[in-house]
Amino acid sequence: MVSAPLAVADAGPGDKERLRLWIRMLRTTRIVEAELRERLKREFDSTLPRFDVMSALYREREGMLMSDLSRFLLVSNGNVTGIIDRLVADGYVTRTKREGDKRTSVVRLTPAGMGAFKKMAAAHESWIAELLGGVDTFEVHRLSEMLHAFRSNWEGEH
Amino acid sequence: MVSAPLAVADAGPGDKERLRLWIRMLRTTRIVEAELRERLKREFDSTLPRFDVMSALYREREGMLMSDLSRFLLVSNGNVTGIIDRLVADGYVTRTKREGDKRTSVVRLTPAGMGAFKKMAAAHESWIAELLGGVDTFEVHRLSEMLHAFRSNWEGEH
DNA sequence: CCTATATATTTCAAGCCTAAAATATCTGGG
DNA sequence: CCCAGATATTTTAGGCTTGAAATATATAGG
Repeated sequence: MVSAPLAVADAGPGDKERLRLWIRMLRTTRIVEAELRERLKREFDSTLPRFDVMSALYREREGMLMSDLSRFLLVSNGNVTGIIDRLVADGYVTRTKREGDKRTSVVRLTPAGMGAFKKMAAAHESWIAELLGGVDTFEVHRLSEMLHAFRSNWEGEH
Repeated sequence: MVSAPLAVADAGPGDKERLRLWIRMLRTTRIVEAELRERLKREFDSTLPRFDVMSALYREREGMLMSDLSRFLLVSNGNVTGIIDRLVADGYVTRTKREGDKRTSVVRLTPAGMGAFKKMAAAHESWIAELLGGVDTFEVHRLSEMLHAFRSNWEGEH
């Protein structure tokens, strides 16, 4: 789902260029994402959202609240509920009610979840290395810093 | 849905950097996409997928086949069917059976669809100008060229 | 103590998305 | 002409996604 700048009214110089940049960024991430999704499905019978959740839980060994997860992953609460439901059903994750605050529950990776994640993470990293292999190492740094600056700037304002 | 490089086995130098770049790219596009989605919903009661489809049809005034659309937008056939169904129900798009090949139908924007799209496209371009306004004009060019090169390279191999 | 408001989570309806199966039609050899 | 394989599209099952409503619990002010 991505096209290119169109012949519509233009308000400022550089607007068209920014639009072009945005479209290219979107297209690039979609191409890479599609490839990752397909490989995760084929080789691990998993999905990108599951991978992202497991990745967050892997770094927070002590567990996270549902709201921590949705905030960190930039997705809605309701969304996380469904993904965790399925991970629990697969035995990769546990939900533990807390003494003290009965509204919340702590979500943690099980040993099986850890094992499954480690295998996927290794493959994932090598896939990215392969898929972005065409980008020069120097450029990788540069691009990375630019995106980091953009995001810091964004988050500073929101 | 995005995290950061993790402490897992590393195969080559630069792998971690490429992983970091990927994560940042994903996070950036998601932040911008979420903002666009929200604004399209709020101001035009529409969605990004609908916008993308209308955008493709706007540039192809004579219409497109369903398969053209799904190829161009990088989404599955079945997906396009549903989106077009809803656009037809809203009177923004028509499906015309073709003499000669009864399997295919040509999808076109109606005058109402054109009008609605032009309004959205103008707003969309200004939103992008605003959201990516923090990126220096020189950098915009540079980044855009890099992504273009990446994609050409990718498509050359696939 | 009680209640209004805030917080954490789940549920819900609707739309998006994919891969695979089902339909329908077309085309080229026999 | 016939039919096997190719092509175009829709349907289906299952998962992802959101925003809003529903539940449940917590907390602070009166």
